[in-house]
Amino acid sequence: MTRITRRRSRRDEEESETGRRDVRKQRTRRALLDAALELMQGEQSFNSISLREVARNAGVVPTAFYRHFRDMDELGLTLVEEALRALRQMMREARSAPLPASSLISRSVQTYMGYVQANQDYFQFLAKERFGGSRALRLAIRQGTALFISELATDLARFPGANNLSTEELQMISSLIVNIMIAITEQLLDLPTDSESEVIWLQEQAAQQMRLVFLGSTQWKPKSVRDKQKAMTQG
Amino acid sequence: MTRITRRRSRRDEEESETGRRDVRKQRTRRALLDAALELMQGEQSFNSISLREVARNAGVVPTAFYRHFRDMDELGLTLVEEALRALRQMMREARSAPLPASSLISRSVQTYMGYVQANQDYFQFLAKERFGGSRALRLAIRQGTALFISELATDLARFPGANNLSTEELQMISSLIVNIMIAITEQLLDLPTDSESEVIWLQEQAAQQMRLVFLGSTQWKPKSVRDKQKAMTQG
DNA sequence: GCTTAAAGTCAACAACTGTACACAAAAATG
DNA sequence: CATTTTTGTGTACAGTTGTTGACTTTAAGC
Repeated sequence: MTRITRRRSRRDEEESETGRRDVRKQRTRRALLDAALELMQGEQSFNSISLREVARNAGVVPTAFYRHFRDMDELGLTLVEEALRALRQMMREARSAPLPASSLISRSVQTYMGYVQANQDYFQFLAKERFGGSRALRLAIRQGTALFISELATDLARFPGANNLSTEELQMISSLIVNIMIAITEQLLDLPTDSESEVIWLQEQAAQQMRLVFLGSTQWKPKSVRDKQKAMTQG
Repeated sequence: MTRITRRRSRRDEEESETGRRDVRKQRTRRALLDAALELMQGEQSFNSISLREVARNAGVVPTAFYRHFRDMDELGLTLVEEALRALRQMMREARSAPLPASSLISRSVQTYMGYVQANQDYFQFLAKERFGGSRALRLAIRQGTALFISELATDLARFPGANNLSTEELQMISSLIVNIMIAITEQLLDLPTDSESEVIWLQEQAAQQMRLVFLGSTQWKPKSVRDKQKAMTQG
């Protein structure tokens, strides 16, 4: 006698099957989104997971999916939106409670990495789809990071010592810093869990690289100046 | 009356269906690899393309696939190997014919980007699977880039002005430079074809960022020195 | 030249996919 | 209360997938 045990689904974890209509809807919508995120924690990439898989993992019949999203692409875009919104919020908080000037860099790196670990699933998704995904997803993510870079640039502009840097140069520098953060994020996500020492090593690595960048910025001479110097030494 | 026109396949492009056994085998093996690469030029990621798709695109019946690879994973690993081998070769050539010291950076960036454009398919594959792929693929790619970083570090060590930098610091710096290259590669691959001005902009951006890094390196004080300075100003 | 082993073909399978449609339950609305 | 709308279920269908086993063809080895 074979007893069929239904897979414990995301929706079952919540208490009730009923309730006001909109909250009910929101609940399974969330279940679908979370199911997709969870499926991507493994080896799968977004366009290799199926609508049916998501529905199954969310504890819902496949056709119910269509009550919430037109297709998987729409769900994907929603995930990007959510992930980027979370990132923006982190930045806003960081701005409102500025760190002490001493060891500013390593502290920032530390808090950022903590945030990444706390939101592993979202960042896993972003990292994978930043290049693997459809053109639409890539574009959305790229737009988000571009915004991120710009905001960082305006923050940097307020620093003492950034006076003689043009807007373009500030953008160049902050894109470099964001590069560092992305690289660190990706390495962090690929670490086996509970490898504390590696995390610390990553922190140091990132902090050093940023220090190096800031050191370079203080010495930076805009192109116009360099050209003048060249002309003088030649003449 | 419907006329079935067989899709013009990769193998059909070659002239003959016969020949010595091993060359014949090599030919369809290549066809399979190329077919996979071609399929990845679009929106697909590696684990979203099917064995049958690859076989079809290679002009071969699905079961013939198994004469060459155990499964798709094995084909994937082969592609990584090939891509990394190509990269290593480029580096070797670059080393054997060193560039003039003047405008060394921008020239290096230029040749590298040319190389990426010439081997679009491989780099597209690497970029996508660097995070999207299976653990095995990711590991292989990561190992390759690690090697790349190390080689770059030993090259940097030969530069004048790198005397007071430790091995770890050189590694840190070259990983930063590789970060820049990776970021540039990804942006380059996502550009619409024949957008020459954007390519030039990317070149400038990368060159500037590297210049900044080198500027920073010249000013870099190892941690031990910084600690001593701190102690002196405090005491 | 006959045999053997390799490279590729063909047909078939069970499993899975996205989606369409008719239906059930239950909350919202009157 | 009765009616309508919304949310989720069940069934069904046509396509695609990975893999099997038995076959043809053809180069290699004796």
